Amino acid sequence: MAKELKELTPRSVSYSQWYNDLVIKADLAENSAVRGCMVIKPYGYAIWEKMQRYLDDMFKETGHVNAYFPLFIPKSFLSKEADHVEGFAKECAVVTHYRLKNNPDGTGVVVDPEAKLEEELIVRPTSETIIWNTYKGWIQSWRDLPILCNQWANVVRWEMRTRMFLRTAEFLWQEGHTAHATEQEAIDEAVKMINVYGDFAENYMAVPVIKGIKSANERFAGALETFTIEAMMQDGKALQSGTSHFLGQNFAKAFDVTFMNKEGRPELVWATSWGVSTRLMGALIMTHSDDNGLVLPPKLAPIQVVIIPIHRNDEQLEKINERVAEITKELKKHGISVKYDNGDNKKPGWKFAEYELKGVPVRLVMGGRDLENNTVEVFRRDTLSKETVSQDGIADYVKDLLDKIQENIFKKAYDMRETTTKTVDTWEEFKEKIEEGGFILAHWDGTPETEEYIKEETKATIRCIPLDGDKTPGVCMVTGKPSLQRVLFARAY
RNA sequence: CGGGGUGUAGCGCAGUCCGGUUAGCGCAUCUGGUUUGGGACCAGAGGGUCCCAGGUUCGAAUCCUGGUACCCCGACCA
Repeated sequence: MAKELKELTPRSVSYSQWYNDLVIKADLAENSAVRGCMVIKPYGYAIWEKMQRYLDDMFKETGHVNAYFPLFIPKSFLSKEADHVEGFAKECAVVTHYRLKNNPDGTGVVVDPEAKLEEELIVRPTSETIIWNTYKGWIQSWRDLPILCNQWANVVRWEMRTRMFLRTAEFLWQEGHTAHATEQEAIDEAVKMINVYGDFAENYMAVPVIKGIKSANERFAGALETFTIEAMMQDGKALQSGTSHFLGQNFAKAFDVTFMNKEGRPELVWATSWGVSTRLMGALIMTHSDDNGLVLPPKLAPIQVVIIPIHRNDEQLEKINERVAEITKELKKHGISVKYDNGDNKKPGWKFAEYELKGVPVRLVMGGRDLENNTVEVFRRDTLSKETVSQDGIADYVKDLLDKIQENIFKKAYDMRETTTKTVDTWEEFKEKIEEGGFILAHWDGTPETEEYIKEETKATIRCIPLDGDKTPGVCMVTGKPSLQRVLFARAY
């Protein structure tokens, strides 16, 4: 009965309902008063902060630096690159005025028609244009290159329909924007960064991803090549989790950015951009969670270990407190983040359920029995199993267990993806298998028309042309024309 | 922009079809006590412009008209 409040909708009912429920009940985020926008709550933000920190370290290690560019982009900037503007025009928030005034009829404030901007400002949907306008002033000679900047920022894309973390009108992300002297260097950069993303997804988030190249239809507006990492969610839909674009000289042309090469001749600069967003939070949730709530990989869990006392009286609690303090100290020495919850306003059972819902990887329980026997009960979130172990060497034990959990949830997600990935050769089989969810590897003739046809018939899109794996040529399942390699299909978020 | 649904206590909901006591339930909150190895129990208390406006009526949460907000499904979407 008391369970009703926090009980999650079972995943069997509706995946999207379950997802929404989980995000709210695990205290990650909630919908805000502004349509399509989301409030990220402290617990959710703590996870994002950890992601940010690891990613930022990885960017620094690969030679990048952080900078910040304006939120507003003059409308004229956005229209300089034709494909780019076409890709974003339909979802831009536009600032037209700079002042309000009291409504003459006394009912609050109205936009002051006198304060109309000469040129409208676009709230950035992405920053290529403002950044390349800026880079123009930074680049004269080959000695100024490369520029390897990253920005942590918010962007706005006025989507008609939104879902927390997966698609919101405003979201947080990082966007790297680099400028290079040669085409090859820019391509190498784009590839390097998709590898950084892949590394982060798999080794920190424990989310297995497939790296590949986007088809022309799915390519970033203004890019020559888009690299992507694609993940598979538990409901059989794919999630694009990060992209890295080789932009060629498109933005250099649009913003007239040239440099003097070593031979003293002017040349257009080569560009890349790459980004991941709070959408990664969605990937994290939808990859690992179960009906008890969130399951967090130890590397990203704000609390890695929670300790809960079970006591009959204050005197016993005192003893437990003392013992736990020692254990906590030892765990912290091992770099493990610990929370000791000895509040007496909630019963142990309530706490168990609560920390499971929040995805805390390991729970230690100490009661009277453990005090006597020098033991502690260890519970792991990923398998929901518990065992009683000695307090001696507990920190080493827990550290090892956290590593095991990190590995195990990756393996679980990997196995799930592998068992739901199918290889098909005929169009009939494709239409049948796509209903089951998961990835499908099939041959495609490489034309946008065929891709469009497949999308219309099945709602499946080409997630990517995988970089690794089988490169055996074949024939397109729809048209029978030749195909260089199998490509990855799925229905996607 | 189309199709459907909802708006009642801090949260989640019942009541609306078929108008009629003092608008009810669970959770949360407060008080007191007993508890604590998987979401405790008992006793008591507080908390409401029933989304807004207008109409019908002796009487409206309930019926009618208009508005509004939110949610879901489509369309849209790196």
